[in-house]
Order: sequence, then C-alpha cells, then structure tokens
Amino acid sequence: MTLSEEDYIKAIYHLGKGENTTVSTNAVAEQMETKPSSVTDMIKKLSDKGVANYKPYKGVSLTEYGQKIALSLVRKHRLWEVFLVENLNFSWDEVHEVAEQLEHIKSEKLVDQLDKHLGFPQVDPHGDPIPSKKGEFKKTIKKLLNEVPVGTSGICVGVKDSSTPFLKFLDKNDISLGDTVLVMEKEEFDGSLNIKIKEKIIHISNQIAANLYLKITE
Amino acid sequence: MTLSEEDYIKAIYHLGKGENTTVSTNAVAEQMETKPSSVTDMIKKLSDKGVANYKPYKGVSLTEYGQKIALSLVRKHRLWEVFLVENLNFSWDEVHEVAEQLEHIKSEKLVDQLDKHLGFPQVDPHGDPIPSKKGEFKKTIKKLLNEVPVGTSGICVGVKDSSTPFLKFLDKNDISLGDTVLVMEKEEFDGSLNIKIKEKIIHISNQIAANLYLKITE
DNA sequence: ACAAATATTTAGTTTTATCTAAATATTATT
DNA sequence: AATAATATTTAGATAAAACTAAATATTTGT
Ligand SMILES: [Mn+2]
Ligand SMILES: [Mn+2]
Ligand SMILES: [Mn+2]
Ligand SMILES: [Mn+2]
Repeated sequence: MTLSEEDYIKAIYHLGKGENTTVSTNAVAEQMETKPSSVTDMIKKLSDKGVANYKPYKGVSLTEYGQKIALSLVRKHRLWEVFLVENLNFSWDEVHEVAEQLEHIKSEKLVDQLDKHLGFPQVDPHGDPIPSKKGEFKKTIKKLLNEVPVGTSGICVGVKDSSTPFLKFLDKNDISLGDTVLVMEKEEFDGSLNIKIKEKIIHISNQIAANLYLKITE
Repeated sequence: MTLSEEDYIKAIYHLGKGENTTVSTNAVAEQMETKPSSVTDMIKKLSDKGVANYKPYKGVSLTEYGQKIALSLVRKHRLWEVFLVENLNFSWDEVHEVAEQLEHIKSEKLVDQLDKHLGFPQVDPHGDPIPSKKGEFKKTIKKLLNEVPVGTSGICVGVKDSSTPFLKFLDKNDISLGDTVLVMEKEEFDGSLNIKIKEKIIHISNQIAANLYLKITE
C-alpha cells in the first residue's frame, strides 16, 4: 500500500469507529481534508485492491483484509506515540503529527522490536488501546465524565479529543491519565462540574468533561 | 523536499564523496537505479529549487543549501541506524533498508531527541561519522587494510562496503569494529593477508582487506 | 580530423493522486 | 409527487516521477 492509500484506510476505519460500519464519501473527504471526487477515485482503487467494499452512492466499508491493514497501522501509530513520549521527551500533544509519518515505515521487525523495547504497552499516551500483532485488543469499559452521575468516582483513562488545545488545557490544570476523579457537583444550567482530583476541587465545563474518559471504580 | 528529491540529493552527495564534486548524470542514474533521462528531469528541478548546480552535459553538484540538506539526511540516516542496533536488536546488516525510510521523517525535535537518547554517538554501526546538527564532523584518519604494510597494527574502525554479504562474512569470521588487528603476512601473488585478530590468526583475501578500515596505532 | 562509441538530453507516454466544473443520484421539504 | 437541497460521481486537467525511443552532444580511437 502507498502512504496515501494507507491514510485513506485509516480514515475509513476511524470514521467507522473501529466497527465495520459503512461511511460516506463526504465524511472521508472531510477527514482527509480533500475533495469528495478524490475520495471516489481512491475508494474505487481500494475496492479493486480488495481492501474496501464500495457500492456507488452507498458509501464504503473495509473488507477483512482492509481491517487488518487498518489495525496494523493503528498499532504502529500508537506504538510510535508511546516511544516518543517514553523515550524522546515528547509531550502527549506533540506526538500525533510525527506518528502520522512513522506509521508508514515498512518493517515487521521494526514494529515487533519497538513493541518489545517499550515493554508491550497496552495503551498509547492518550489512553487509546494498542492492537496486538494479531490485531486484537480489549476495549476497556469507560464512560465520558459528563455522562456519569454525581458521586461517581473513577480513574481518568483516556481523552476523546486529542487536539493540542485540549491536551494543553489538561496539562495546565494538572489533569493526567491515571488520576482519580470524584464528581462532586453538577450544575443544571450548563452541565459544568465540580470534580475532586489530586486532593483539589476544580471546576470544569461540560465541554471538557465530554472529552475525558473515566474507568468507574465506585 | 519530497522523498524522491531527498534521495537524489543524498546520491549526489555520496557520489561526490562528501566533497563538492561534480557528478555525471549516468553515475546518479546507476546509484539511484533509474534511467538517465529521469535523472536529467530531476536535476533540472533541483537546480530550479536552488539545491543543485546544473550545466547541461557538464554534470551536477550541490549548492551550499543542497550540501546542508544532504548532511541533515546523512545525520538522520546514521542516527536511526545506531538506534536500530543499540535499542532494537537489529544487526548491522539489517539497518540500511529501514534507515533509508526513517531518514525522511520530518521533525527537528525527533532528530535532536534521538541524538540525545543515544548519547550523541559519533559513528554509525558501520563506522561512518555522524554529522552534528550543524553538519560538522571530523573525519578520522583511517586506511584500508590492504594498503598498509606488513607489521602494521590498528583498530578496525569501519567498512567501505556495507552490503549484507560482506557484513555477514565479517560476523561469521568474528571480525567486529573495535577489534585490534595486526598484519602478519602478505601474499605477493594475490594480495591476501594473514592477520591476527582476537588472539587468532586468520587468512583473508585482498578483496576483504580492501573493504575494512583501520585506524593505525603502530 | 573524422568516425565510432558513449553520454546526455528531448519528446512523448504512463501512473498516481490530486483538483474543478458539470452531470447525476439521493434525500428532504413542501 | 414534484421540487429543492444535498451528496456523489464523471469528465477533463494538472503535477510529480517514472519510462522508452529518438535526437544531439561529447569523448575516444584511429
Ligand atoms: Mn499517516
Ligand atoms: Mn494517540
Ligand atoms: Mn531514503
Ligand atoms: Mn551506515
């Protein structure tokens, strides 16, 4: 697969939320920051290659083979992200762009050895699971912080949005993955929350809460 | 620069032996395993971009700017090679192909942090010097093993040929960089040598000796 | 100095990945 | 059910990087 084909495969995979959902041409175009006509061309090619199922006007989905390729790319992307943070002093908001390049490097040995070198990590710096070599991963049960009732306590295990502004916000407010969070109070009017984290009580907007995943402990 | 442009720049750099020599179209074509007509197109483009000096029928050389790019690529290539050997259990004959891809990853922070992570290595697994961020490196005085007189003793510091067959040969015969070598005897007829290495005396052909660099100690 | 051999460039194609503009299909609205 | 809005595809064009075949320039050998 070419770099471009690989990025399309990943886009279809992510838009389908990892399940094998059919996604629209326009959705792919938006994700790839390209034009719908370019997408049509590409998904025809992917279809010819046996990577995607394409019915004109009906959207596109990945074949089993396509799913495998997607999972391998996700695996590589997330392993490189771990490497950048763990070994090269990158912060979690700086890794995506570089991993977007590194995921296309072709070498099975490289990936396997990287995995080993990092101690077979289960999640990337944003809390997203890393598929095994065979493409398997367990999805941990997690809930968005704005959807749990007051009184819920849990561990912060991931972010939904991994854009730089959001991650920088979390850094600034000293919120990290692994922190224990207790929902103290919820404002009816705007859905904002008072949460206890690291012995401090802080106030966060609903929009922030809607992008933080919690593994509920109690 | 595109990946392809970068590989051409490196080819011109290496054919010019690092000095700013003019190299022929055909030489570049052979190095790049491509056709001379493709080279003509590319060096015109590099010339337009201010990377190369090109006079039709007179060959091509790098501008200062081109030299800088070449050195940055060589730096990245060799740092990645060190990483693969030191951290990911690659052997020295497996690294080139992967480094050929990794050298094109664009991230200044990545390179600087990789350099730091590796402890600012001075040479790659084949004994070739790693340019500093500014593009500087000292070339160590080294001689090919087949060109030194009998009785010379030195340390094996590099290989001229870094093809897999040659490197595998050295592995098989337990010859590594850093080993002390003493030239015992030289056969007039075929230029083959008896050398003492790691307390053992072994016989090597002139062709082998012609690809091993020695830093002379005595 | 001329012819032959070699090196290099030019002209014209191909493939990949993109684009714009126009055509067509699907979905939503009255 | 017809029309309007939206989504998608088709047609045709462009740029990058390669190729082949033919033309031209340079170098070599006599
Ligand atoms: Mn990518
Ligand atoms: Mn991630
Ligand atoms: Mn390369
Ligand atoms: Mn090397």
